[in-house]
Amino acid sequence: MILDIARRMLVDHGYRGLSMDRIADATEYSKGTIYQHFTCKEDLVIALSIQTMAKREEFFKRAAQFQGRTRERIVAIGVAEDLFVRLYPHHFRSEQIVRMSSLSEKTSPTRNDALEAIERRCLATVAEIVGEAIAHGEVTLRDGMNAEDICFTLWCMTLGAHTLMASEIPLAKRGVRDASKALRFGTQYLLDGMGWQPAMHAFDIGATVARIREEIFPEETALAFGPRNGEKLTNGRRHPSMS
Amino acid sequence: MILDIARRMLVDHGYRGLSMDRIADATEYSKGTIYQHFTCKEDLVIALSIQTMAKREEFFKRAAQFQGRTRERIVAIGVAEDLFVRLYPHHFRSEQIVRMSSLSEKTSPTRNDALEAIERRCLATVAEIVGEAIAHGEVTLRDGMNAEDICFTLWCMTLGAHTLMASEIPLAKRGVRDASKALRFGTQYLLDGMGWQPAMHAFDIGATVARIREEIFPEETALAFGPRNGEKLTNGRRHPSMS
DNA sequence: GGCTATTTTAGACAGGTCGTCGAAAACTGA
DNA sequence: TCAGTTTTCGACGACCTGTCTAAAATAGCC
Repeated sequence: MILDIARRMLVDHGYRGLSMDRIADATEYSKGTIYQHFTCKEDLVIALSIQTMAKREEFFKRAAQFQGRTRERIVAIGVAEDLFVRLYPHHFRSEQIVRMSSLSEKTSPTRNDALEAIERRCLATVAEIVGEAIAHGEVTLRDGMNAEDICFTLWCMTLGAHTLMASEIPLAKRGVRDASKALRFGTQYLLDGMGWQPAMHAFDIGATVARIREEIFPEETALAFGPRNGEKLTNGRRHPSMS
Repeated sequence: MILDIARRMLVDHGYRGLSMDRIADATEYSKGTIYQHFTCKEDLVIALSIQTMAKREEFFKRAAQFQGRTRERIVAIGVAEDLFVRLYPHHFRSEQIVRMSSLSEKTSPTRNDALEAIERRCLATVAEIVGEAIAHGEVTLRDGMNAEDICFTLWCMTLGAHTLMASEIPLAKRGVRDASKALRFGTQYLLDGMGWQPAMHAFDIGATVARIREEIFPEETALAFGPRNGEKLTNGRRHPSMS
């Protein structure tokens, strides 16, 4: 309950507007009580992060189970992350705060470890798909890169994209009309560049995304885009010229 | 002078250790004087960001002038960013603070605009290379992407990578031994994936990087890696099998 | 019910920070 | 020497985090 109120406060008034006094006020408890649950303000923010990261982990785990080729399952992870960001837009703010003042002396190690563990499991979920792809010969390691390095590049791309999208930089005014689309294709280019089979133009990504949304994230898709599954996927070609 | 002291304070003691009182103390001025130069604490941090961003702009402009094919010039931008991050490691911290509490009511619009302008010029520098590559036919736009979208994907990748590297996440323990290397190759994969000529294996990237460092950033390279230009570039193959 | 022990809660308090403001000091120019 | 102007100063109010003791609520037992 405390976390729910704190989250709303963070979303509405930013980090500066998040004060322990005001939380105490809003929860009808007093400060002493709040501080019995959280060692400090950052600890509370970490607790918020843990909640959303747990959701992300769930999304990733579900996405990884999509029935399809490894490349499609990577796309599924992308869909999961996209939905996650849409449904929990405040997460990045919390994450930024955590990143900024973590290592922070006072935060309870228990929570810190918990957060780290979830993050690690998220990464492992992706690494597993990469490993499988390597085993199946759908991608081949080159240049001294390993599976984790591959994950890292994907991670960089999505993290960077969402950081920029969540920031106040007016991307549209910088000529980037549809950042989500750019991210989607950028990821595909990256996968193509590492030679991950099947190549981008060899399958219908739009159809795959639609299937993932229907089969794995029906409710989340409805929540994020409205019940009519409104977003139009501009995917270049919808009918692949090669099968 | 104020900024120099503030920067050192930020680097040494983090954002929490950066206090206006302590700055006043260290500068031998008083708080009132400090506040005549900066409207608030964030304004001061923005001023720090402007200084480093100006340096980044200079680096980018110089990199863009590298004599070579467009793809090599993109590599030059990568080298510039790499050196920039190495020489001004605190920049990301400031940037994060700015991002977090920007839009912030009180920061002087002058500085905000100045920072935005520099950032825009950095992006434009890259966009220009992309435009030239398109004009030369070294890369072809597909999937409804434009030059800015291409820049965006590159931006995402580097931003994400440096955010992760600057964070306290122990990448090495996550299996990412050399994040810089992973970023370097990830970028190449991305360029390959968009079909940017010449492809990665068709030229000696290591040699290009060495040339860029020698010709464009000799002093900066010495500062960042020591006078012996110590970093070994693990570039898969050093002697290209195809010319 | 009555009574004690334990847990939970409350909110005053100390320490610290940001940002303001009127007064003091320094400087300028004749 | 002196009036006008600019710069500097540091005390002050408001706020926020985190602590700590006293009061309230609860549980356990007869």
